[in-house]
Amino acid sequence: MNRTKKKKSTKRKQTREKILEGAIHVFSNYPYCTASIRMIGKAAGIDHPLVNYYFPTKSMLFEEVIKQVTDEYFQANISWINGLEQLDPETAVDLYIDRFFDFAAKHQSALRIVALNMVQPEGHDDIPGYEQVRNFFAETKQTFINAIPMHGTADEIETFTNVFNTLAINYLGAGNYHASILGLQPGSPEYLKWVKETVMLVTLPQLRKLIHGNKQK
Amino acid sequence: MNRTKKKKSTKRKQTREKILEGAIHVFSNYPYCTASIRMIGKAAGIDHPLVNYYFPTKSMLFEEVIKQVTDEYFQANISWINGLEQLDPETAVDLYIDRFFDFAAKHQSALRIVALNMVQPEGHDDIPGYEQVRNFFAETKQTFINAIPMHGTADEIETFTNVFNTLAINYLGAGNYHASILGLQPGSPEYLKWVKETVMLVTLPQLRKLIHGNKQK
DNA sequence: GTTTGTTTTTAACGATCGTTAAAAATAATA
DNA sequence: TATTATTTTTAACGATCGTTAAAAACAAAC
Repeated sequence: MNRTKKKKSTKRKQTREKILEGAIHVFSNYPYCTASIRMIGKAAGIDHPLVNYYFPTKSMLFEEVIKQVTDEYFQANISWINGLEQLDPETAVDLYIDRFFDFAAKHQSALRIVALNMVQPEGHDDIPGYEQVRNFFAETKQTFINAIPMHGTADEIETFTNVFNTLAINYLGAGNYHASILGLQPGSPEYLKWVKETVMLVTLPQLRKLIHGNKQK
Repeated sequence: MNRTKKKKSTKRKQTREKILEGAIHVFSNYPYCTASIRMIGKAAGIDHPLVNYYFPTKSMLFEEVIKQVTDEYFQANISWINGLEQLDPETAVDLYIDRFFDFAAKHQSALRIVALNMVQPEGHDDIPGYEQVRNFFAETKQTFINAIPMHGTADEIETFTNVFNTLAINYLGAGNYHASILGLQPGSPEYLKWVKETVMLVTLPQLRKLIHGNKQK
């Protein structure tokens, strides 16, 4: 009896999961309005009205997609912090940032969805879930601050984390664009190496100041 | 006789110009696929099939829009370089960057169009004019290099100009997003001040090295 | 004033869109 | 096995899309 009940629940979950995966894929490649339910149905291997059976509106589907990819991100974020407090600050930073970029390189959906949807017209209704698009940025900054003890004014910390985050979203979320300009293959080890080195080279002086505070002044 | 001919030519130019202005406005607010001919017609104050009379396809209109906004940018760029060679390097840099940000703040169409359209799916046809979206980035970097004599390896120069450009496109092209996260008004003097200071603070150490070469080592 | 050329407006096409409703298929229950 | 519940598929709706064609309006030429 329990097995039978589980079977139905499993089938329902499987279909829902298939739709979500298809939707994540499509919403990671097209801005909200361009991504269509028919595209998502095709990506999920189902007929498109079935999307409406499981997610009554496109809005609700998009919001669920954003929630899922950003939750995944923040769960991973928590795990990167593990073990850092036993290390000296510079080693901790190196390790955290290595973990950050490794994960981001392999899970680009969140960054791509943000990069695809961040620019919205003034004076019009935001796309559904836009608050989450915005919060992703703010919360990613905050987790950096939680992970790395920094000594500086709030403005200094804001500047650093803002720039770091902006570069990461751009070089990884819009990786195809930047890689093609550089003549590299998007997602290739060479490109990812370039991203990490570039971001670190430019942000490192400021980051060093924040790690050590005014000790060096 | 010549005046009559001029009058017709003027009327045609005026309508064409009105359509282009409407198109620039709409393409600066929506990604290519979302921006519709009906929106553009409305923004230009005409009936939408008239857009097709002056620009046979949406593609051709978009390409003309991109060409116009980026040409405007590069013409302005040339003017910012004037007078720099008589100044010492640091003053020249300050002046150039002031001019850069002042212009960019007042003419955001190019940056917004780039930010709205840079992420494109792999393995599908690019949107029309995508080569120009890409070239804008490359050429903006190049004009920086032309304006400011820098001493470093090609990689170092690439890193700096790439990061500088990425931050500018983001903070100005996606200014609404970033301003709202910071709790500032987009386009306000406070926000523009924040942008300039943030970009300069983070890129300045690297820029100083490039201006002075290895003299300080 | 009439004819010709150009521009603008109106109407409509075929296509895709998100969504709904109903039929069909499948699964669960008695 | 029959009935009920759930899921999937099919068909279609009203809406918008880029575009085309034709009518109307305007302008220029004779």
